[in-house]
Amino acid sequence: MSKPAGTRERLLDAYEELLIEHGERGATLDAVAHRADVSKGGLLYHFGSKDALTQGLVERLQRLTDHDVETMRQAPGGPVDYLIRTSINTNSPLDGAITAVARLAQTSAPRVSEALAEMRQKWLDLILETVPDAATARAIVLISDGLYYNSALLGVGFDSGEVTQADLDDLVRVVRRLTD
Amino acid sequence: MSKPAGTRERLLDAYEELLIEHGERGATLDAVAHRADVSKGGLLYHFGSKDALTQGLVERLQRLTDHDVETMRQAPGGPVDYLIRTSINTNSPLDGAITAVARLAQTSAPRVSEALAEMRQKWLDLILETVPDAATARAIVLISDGLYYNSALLGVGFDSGEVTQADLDDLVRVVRRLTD
DNA sequence: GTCTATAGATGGATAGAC
DNA sequence: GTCTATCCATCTATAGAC
Repeated sequence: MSKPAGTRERLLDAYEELLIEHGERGATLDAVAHRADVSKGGLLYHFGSKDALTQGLVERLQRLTDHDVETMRQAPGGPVDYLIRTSINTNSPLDGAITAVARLAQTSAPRVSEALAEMRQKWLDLILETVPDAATARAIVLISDGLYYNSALLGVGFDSGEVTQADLDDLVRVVRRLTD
Repeated sequence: MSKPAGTRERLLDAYEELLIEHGERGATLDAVAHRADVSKGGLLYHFGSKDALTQGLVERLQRLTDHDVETMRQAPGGPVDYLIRTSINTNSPLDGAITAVARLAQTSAPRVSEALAEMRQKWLDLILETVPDAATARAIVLISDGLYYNSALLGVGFDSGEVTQADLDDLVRVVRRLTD
């Protein structure tokens, strides 16, 4: 919390960016160290193995998720509105962490998939406070999932272009038909 | 179409399975050849490079998608119902191809992401024939996306268990509120 | 059409100097 | 806390026998 950036955080940033830009395969220790302007030896001083680096990223995701859920709980338009509107990749720290971790969720490490599942569950729990009908709440979170995956994982919006603010307005209106 | 399985198809099956089970990193040429009971040299006779192998899988996905869209068009309960109910990973050939290709969509090759986007677009086009309101149609396809990604990519259903038939029934009811 | 052998590059990780 | 040097495994791809 004291130093300007901290090598540790810079390494996590680099790992995250490389995962997003080039996928799991491109996020090698060499590449991460190079992007963070550290040697491989330097990297391995902070994170003793690639697994440890991944673990560091998962913990970052959990931290950011908890913060996001608090923001969502107090959102002016309510949690549903907030969830839908923030399900587009806006290059926020949380978006970056989600995208990066999602790309790791496919190798094997169950711990990683679990972290994403926990994140989803926290959102669903909060939506259920506003929308008591479970099936409706699930449908809403599924729409959020769909937006997120298309945007963050495939880099694809609605038709093939970007998702505009007007698109989101339309979508929020549709969702409101479910909750009213 | 003549031979019992054909080495080519067996190689694509092996590649697909390894991608699903172990992600991009585990799907090496060695592993694919071994699972298909062929030597690496044998593999590279049929597919001259790893890119060619990936291309083969993408073409399989396109073939299966076209077939699925035809089935969906003639589905008894209508396309919307069919789309939602088949958005769960049922280990069908199409599900396998989607899951495998989705795991490749993150490395870089834009061709791969495009194939997934095209698939989505074909579904959306068909839904639009039944549900003229674009925003509603999009919301429906997003729910399908959400189901699919959670199920196929994360191996996660609703809460953390499987998605049951009753869950799907509930969800179809919610979606019908949008279309009626 | 399928095999073995091998080249050449790159991966994660360790050892030890500074 | 950071670096260089190095080890060993594994990756894609090629060459050439059968």
